[in-house]
Amino acid sequence: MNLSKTYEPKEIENKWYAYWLEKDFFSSKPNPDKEPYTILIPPPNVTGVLHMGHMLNNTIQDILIRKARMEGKEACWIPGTDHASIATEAKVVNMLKEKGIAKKDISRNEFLKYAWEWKEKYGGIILEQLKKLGASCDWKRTRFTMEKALSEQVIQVFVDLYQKGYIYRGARMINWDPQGKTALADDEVNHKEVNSKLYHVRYKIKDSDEWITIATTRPETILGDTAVCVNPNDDRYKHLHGKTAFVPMVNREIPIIADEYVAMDFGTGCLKVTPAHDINDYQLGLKHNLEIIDTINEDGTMSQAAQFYVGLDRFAVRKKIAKDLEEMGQIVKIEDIKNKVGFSERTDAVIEPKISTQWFVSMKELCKPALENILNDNIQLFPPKFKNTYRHWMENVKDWCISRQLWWGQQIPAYFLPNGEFVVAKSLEEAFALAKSKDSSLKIEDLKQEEDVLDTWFSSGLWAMSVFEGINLPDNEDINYYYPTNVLITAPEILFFWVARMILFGYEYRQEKPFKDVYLTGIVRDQQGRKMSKSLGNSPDPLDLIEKYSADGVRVGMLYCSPAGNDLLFDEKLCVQGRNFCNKIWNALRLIKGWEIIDNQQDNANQKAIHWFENKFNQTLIDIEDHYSKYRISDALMCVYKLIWDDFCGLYLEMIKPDYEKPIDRATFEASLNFFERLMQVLHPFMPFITEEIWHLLADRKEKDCIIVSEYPKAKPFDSKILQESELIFELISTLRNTRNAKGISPKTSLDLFIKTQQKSIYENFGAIIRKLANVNFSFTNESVEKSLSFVIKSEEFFVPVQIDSAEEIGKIQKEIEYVEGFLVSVDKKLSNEKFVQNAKPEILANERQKKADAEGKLEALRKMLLELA
RNA sequence: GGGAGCUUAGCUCAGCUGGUUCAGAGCAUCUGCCUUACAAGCAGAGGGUCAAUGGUUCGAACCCAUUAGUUCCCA
Repeated sequence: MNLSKTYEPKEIENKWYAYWLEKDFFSSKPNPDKEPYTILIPPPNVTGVLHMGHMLNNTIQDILIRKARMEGKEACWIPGTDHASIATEAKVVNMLKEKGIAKKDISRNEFLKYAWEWKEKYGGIILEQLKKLGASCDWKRTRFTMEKALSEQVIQVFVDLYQKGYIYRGARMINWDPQGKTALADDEVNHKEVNSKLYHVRYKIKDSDEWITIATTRPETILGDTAVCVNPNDDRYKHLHGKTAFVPMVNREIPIIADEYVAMDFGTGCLKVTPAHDINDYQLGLKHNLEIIDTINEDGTMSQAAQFYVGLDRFAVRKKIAKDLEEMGQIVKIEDIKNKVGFSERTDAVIEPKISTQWFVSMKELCKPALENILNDNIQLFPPKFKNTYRHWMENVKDWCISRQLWWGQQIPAYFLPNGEFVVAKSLEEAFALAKSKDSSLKIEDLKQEEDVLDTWFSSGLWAMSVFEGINLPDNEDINYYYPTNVLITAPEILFFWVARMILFGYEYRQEKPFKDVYLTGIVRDQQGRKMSKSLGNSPDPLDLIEKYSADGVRVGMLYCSPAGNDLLFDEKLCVQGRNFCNKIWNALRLIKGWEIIDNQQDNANQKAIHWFENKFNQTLIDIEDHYSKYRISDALMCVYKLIWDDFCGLYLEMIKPDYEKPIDRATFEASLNFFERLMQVLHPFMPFITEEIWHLLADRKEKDCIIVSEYPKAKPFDSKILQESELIFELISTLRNTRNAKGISPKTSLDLFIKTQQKSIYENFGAIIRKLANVNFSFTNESVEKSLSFVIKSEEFFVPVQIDSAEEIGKIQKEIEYVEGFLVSVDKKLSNEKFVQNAKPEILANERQKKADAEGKLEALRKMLLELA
């Protein structure tokens, strides 16, 4: 076989992905004989393209699902996409604009036709890109949140929640996005600090020469003022309680009210109250029964009610009114301040608080099980630090505004009667039946369906059930088998948007959690710690990375730096490391495949090497398993990495490697192939492609004998004695190599080594390995060897007869003696401390005594050595 | 303004119930090697007041308190 000198991933990756698909290895169906292992993909937006966050997230999902599959579980990874109301609608509106079509000129149905076309064209991009990464999703189960079956379930849930009294319609102060022209839920608003101006404006008091000065950052809302408010404890304004003042320009007479809400030390201590355009003012308005004057239109321009500046944009008016008030002599001063302003998560427009009639879900009751089952660890968060945040949010939850003034999404199934009443039902026909019981003279055409659609999170909140049609067909085979799923892997940013809502819906509709574990990944950041985003342009294109470093290399590169829940600073160098790892593995294969095999007796050295590696392998496998069980995925990878690179390539292969152009015995060769196979299996979840390729190069395989469906190695008990002994040997080898380095002796020059020891058998057992890895000939001695370089490991003494600078050696040994003496003092201190001896656990005490004995042995050896040198 | 988290080597992070020779890993750096699998490699080395202060304890990177810096969430 002719293997290239470096690993060439491109064709190999394409080949194996196609092969896996062809053999249908990714697909799953309920199998009562197997334990299910299910992961739901967090459905990416149909508007998106693959970014680094997806890469990380989906790599982790693929690792877990591949491992479960190899462990003989019925592994099922459900892919799909999310319809993303606001973002998609914005894209479609823009696309139409480019075609010269305005949304307002076409019907809802026409618009939806364009939207579906757009979705068909671009909606699957991310899923296609995931295939390049190696994602082993069950593609036949691909779902979309707006497809028929899922939408039906959304509607069913809406009707049900309405009937149970959880959904209501009401006028509330909501977050209005004047650009998207829709209401937003509280958590879709980002608060950012911005530079603003604080305008001090004076209002004339009625029947007095006095003025009262208010401070505001939003002078354009003055036209909607319906009160001025002061703190009742503020002596400056006590005499004004109960009086009235005039709003500038519109000259409306408004009351001066007192409320402790007002901060005396902010601005002038005097607040203008605009109940229609500020959430706090709205609350004040309710309390003090104030008039509400809505002066701003849906698009952010001034309304007729404002009387001035009608039709002008709110920000233009802010500048203009400031100037006009100035000219009228009503501006006292203007300060620069910083304040927090809400921005739309989707469009980044400044949010306009607005009174509006919307649909809400009453959250208090629904949230109870969702909170409780996180607090009692029935559902576990990884890392658990997010429990606090989760709790805080759930305990202070507010009702959820679920209506959106958009067309792309599930239209709310509420139907209005001509008299303004409404009925809620799954279909027009059912609604009509309900409506007729209210008014028998109604005709079906009289009913008019609510225009608004539901918040996208309402449908994605059902994802864990709706993908299995668990709501409309609650007893079907899939939902009974796959639900609850095993683990959800997602970003902490959407813990509430999505995770909490899936949990609450899960308990409401199946009385059961949607998943057992939630693994929260970090946010991928660039080297400066900035979040990677399209607008900053600081994100590498994942597909370019794959092209450059291979999918395996990029997967590994991402994981090297991503402990659970911590943000990761991504660096392309990590992918280089991943690529280098591929190459290392590839070259190990080249080495083994290059050997000529001979049916000879296996020598001792090789037996020992095999025995050692077998034990090392099993020990590491247990560590790896432990890491997996705690979702320490990057730690698990690091273990595999070191097992392959350091232990297998660095030590094992060096131990058994025959001399140049010499053959290897068959038993050793076959043991090595077997190790290689098992290593590839353990590595497969992380690096699926190269491991599959090597699996097939190591042996002739039947059609379906692929690593992806092979049986994951099980850890066997290991012999810790041989591992301990080997540590001593490796330390010896390392010290000898170090000595060469320090003395500038070539590795090719063979050295003599004398060992003074009580346990000769260890060295005899590992003899051939020592000779090979350190290029020494060793023999035992009872006496110190003069004119030698000498050193101590544990209490064992070693002598290498080479030219030495005895002063230097004496210095070194003295330094070591000092260190061991210091150490001994600290151990003795503990052991002579009665309280320690009384309180410490027995094993710790025994340990300390062992430490003391070891140190004394070593010290004795070192002192003797010093004497002989002097 | 309220809450939560974080601070360990140049960088990114482990360090689990306070107790091994406990101060670790990977990367980066430095030194020496183009040794017949691999220079995308091999053999080595250096590098830290565990944010600061105080406390609890026989014993603290770990527990408690305070402070500083920093990040996130909520208003």
